[in-house]
Amino acid sequence: MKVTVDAAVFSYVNESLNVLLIKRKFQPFLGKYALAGGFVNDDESADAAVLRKLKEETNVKLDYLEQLYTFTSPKRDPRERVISITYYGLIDPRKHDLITNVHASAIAWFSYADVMKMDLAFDHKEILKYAHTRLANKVKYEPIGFELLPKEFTMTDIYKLYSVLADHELDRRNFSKKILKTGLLIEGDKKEKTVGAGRKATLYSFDEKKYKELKKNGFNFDI
Amino acid sequence: MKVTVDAAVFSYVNESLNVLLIKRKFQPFLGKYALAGGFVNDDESADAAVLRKLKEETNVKLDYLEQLYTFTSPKRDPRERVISITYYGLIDPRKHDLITNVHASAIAWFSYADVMKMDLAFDHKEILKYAHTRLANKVKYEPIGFELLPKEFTMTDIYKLYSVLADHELDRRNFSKKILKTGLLIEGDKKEKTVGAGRKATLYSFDEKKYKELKKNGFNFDI
DNA sequence: GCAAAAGTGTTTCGTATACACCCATGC
DNA sequence: GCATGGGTGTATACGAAACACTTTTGC
Repeated sequence: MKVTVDAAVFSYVNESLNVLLIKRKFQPFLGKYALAGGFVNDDESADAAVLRKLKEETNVKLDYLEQLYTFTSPKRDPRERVISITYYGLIDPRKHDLITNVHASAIAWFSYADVMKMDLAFDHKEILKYAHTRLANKVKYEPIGFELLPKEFTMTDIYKLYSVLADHELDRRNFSKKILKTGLLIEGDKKEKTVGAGRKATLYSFDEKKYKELKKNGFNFDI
Repeated sequence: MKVTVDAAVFSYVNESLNVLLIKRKFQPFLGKYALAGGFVNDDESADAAVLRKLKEETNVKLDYLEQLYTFTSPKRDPRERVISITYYGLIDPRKHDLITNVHASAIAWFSYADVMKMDLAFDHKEILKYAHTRLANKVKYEPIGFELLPKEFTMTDIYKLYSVLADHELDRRNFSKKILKTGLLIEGDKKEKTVGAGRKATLYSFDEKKYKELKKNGFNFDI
């Protein structure tokens, strides 16, 4: 039986949640966009296969990777029986050199909202929706949202990210209180250079070390 | 690549959470206990494969089945590369004819606590722990605990089940208030025949129909 | 000075928790 | 009548949610 991995890779830029898609160069679904992925080699785990394929296809190195679900419907690939172990990944594109090679034309970031109006290859739209649901739920109880942001971010950055993921506007004051109360945000003393008008925002970073310590003692992140 | 399914099947009888295990008749791990499972056929989904194998091996029909995680470490099977799509299932053994056939000697229910002290074949103990964690979390926000109980059950039954799954004693009064407030328990007017002394308990059943209705409108079960 | 964004406090309400006594039944 | 298990109410504390004005900055 053939075994593939497919990954829904998310990034977040300019208040937009984006998804990495690859235009297919072969049948079936030639010309359609699909998630990144490919066959699992005999001597590698599925996790390793995802990372390898992403490196090969897009030069992307993920900041977070999590297995989602394994899709096994016998007819999901029209050619032959292929099961897919699916993943979702998070990346801050500012941290990495993205696709600058020959593949470039075939690779693109689309906003998640736009992709929902497109037709994707195979059952990849279903996978993507599943990934989005998992991500939106998980940011509430694991601090993975920070992987989508630069190391230093403003309260407005993280607030807007959470609003986008929740798909409705949260209360700015309550959100700020709640996330500061975790004690996991390190306040930078510098302020951001503003672009237009407006007061300069405090820069925060996520205290990974403290989080790991607290988690050992049963602490639960909860926003 | 070979693809198997493995299922951690739970039941709950006499205040004990039990797991269905099968004694292996072949190498490797001959004589050790393992989860139910087997290879996926070319024309069936993984879900269908789990149900088929359980029927073949144990004559068990599950009341609930959910995919857990896919284990893909290249060395998890000492013979050759085998990935396992794992599941957990719930069953009320009172509703079904259990194993009465020739396989019987090889099949047994063990209490989960006891199994944790045993050695299982392959990585099945890891899978079982993973399943138990998922189950214990999920009963809090999906009404799947009822699948482990007979159609009609007492408040004490469900209270004790939740205490066992949470691995610590809950408050009886608060639990009762909370679960009744969902409005999803139908009160039967009959009372249970008591075994020893003590007041007769009210019998409840879970209102599946009402739950499905409410869920459509965004209701969330939450205990 | 005004538009734009950041920062902050209080009140209200509902839910979670803690806790103890009475009721029905079998023996 | 006593041991066993079932059933129930109240007070407190905490967290969630609702809500608006002041500060800093660029232009």
